[in-house]
Amino acid sequence: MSNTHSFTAENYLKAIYHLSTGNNSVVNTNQIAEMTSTKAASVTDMLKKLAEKKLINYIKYQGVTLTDAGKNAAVNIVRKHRLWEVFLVEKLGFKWDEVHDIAEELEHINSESLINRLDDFLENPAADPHGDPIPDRSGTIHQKKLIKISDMHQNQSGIISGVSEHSSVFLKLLEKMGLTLGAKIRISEIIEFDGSIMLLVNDHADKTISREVAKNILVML
Amino acid sequence: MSNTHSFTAENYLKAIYHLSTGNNSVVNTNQIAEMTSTKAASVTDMLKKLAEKKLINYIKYQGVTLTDAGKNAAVNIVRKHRLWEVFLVEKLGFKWDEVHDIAEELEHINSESLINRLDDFLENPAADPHGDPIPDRSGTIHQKKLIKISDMHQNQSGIISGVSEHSSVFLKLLEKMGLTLGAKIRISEIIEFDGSIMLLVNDHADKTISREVAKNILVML
DNA sequence: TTATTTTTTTAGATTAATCTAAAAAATAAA
DNA sequence: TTTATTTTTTAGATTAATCTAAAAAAATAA
Repeated sequence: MSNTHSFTAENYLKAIYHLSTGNNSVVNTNQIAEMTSTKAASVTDMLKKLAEKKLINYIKYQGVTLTDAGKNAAVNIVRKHRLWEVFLVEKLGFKWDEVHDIAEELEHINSESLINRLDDFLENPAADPHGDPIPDRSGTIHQKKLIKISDMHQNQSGIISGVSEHSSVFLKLLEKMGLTLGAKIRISEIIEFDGSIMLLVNDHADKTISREVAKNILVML
Repeated sequence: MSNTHSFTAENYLKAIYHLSTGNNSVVNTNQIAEMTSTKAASVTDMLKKLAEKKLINYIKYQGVTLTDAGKNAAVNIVRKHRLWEVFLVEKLGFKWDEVHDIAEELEHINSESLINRLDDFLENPAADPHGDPIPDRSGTIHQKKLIKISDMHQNQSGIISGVSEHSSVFLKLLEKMGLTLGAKIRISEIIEFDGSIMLLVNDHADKTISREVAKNILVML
């Protein structure tokens, strides 16, 4: 269980993990370079090292997948990241758009007892401030079924429970419109012209959001 | 104010800071090598870089002192270390002998708002779990006057308020003997033979400690 | 004050992570 | 199925932090 991976290797594993969602289980060099803000040549070098450590399955020119060990390591980093985000928002009073970069640093602190105690201190939260599920200490992720607002139909209602875009500009916009986690919404109209959506937020007056915004808000029905 | 110093440079600054206590304001290469667990040659290399960045005053063969900028950086790391230690003990329930290594990692997280919010969350503690003073956000250290038990005389009493040895074995020993921060002690006898000391702890039965132990416990009269 | 010892620095390598530019492989287009 | 394009890898450098061994300076002892 000893986490002897470097800060840097951890970032690559995390990138591979986030890129291998659902259908796309195999990840390419360029995607990783993009996500880690490095160049393809640097990625190739690191892939060799990660393969050496049996954290990824790597075949030249064919892309990579995580091994069980690699997936464990990645999930553990995600767990740490999300728990720290909860801490920053719930205990220190940061806004949900301010915590990503700090959690990005905190996620590399290596202490299993620290993170498990933090988990308990926060009362074992199920999700981070953006609604993303927090893996439990065994690495299991309990993901609730959420749908995009853009996939809802007229008169359907639900509770905002997540976002799929984490940029500060986007989160601040949602904040301003009252579209925060826990808000109850109901689709009042879908505009035919451009697909923008009118909705009631917490039974208050209609607000209109673009299709682009609607695609990035996740709702529990 | 931007903390763009590497993890490693920060550790050297911290080492120099801790070595330049009171009388010994000039610090030597070998002392730094010892404290950072590196070799003298590595220290020399780093000293050149720190001098380049105006964080230390360095003259070949003569040792180093911190510049104001270097001292600020060092004090800031100490502030972060001690605040995190308070967090670990007060909020997460760690013992005072368990927090050093974790704080050693946490102290390198760079976010001024994080540390100031943490400070407030902890209600601006004056000292860490070992009694060491926590620099305030301006960098000022309010150090209480403390004396070693080994410097006390018979019948004198005081409150244990700090330790000058932070090893786990030592702290566990104190824990076991009830010699923890806040305990009230009274010197009942100083044994002539070997200088060991008998004392009352919180008005309970006499305990005896060696001179060596007594030298490392600090008391407020 | 000269000789010896200790401390510090320099010289030259090593390792990890990165880069650019060029070569090789895979994919897409004609 | 050739040709062109894109993706990926290799080759060769660079930077930061470290090391060992040897040289230089400073401190200590004879």
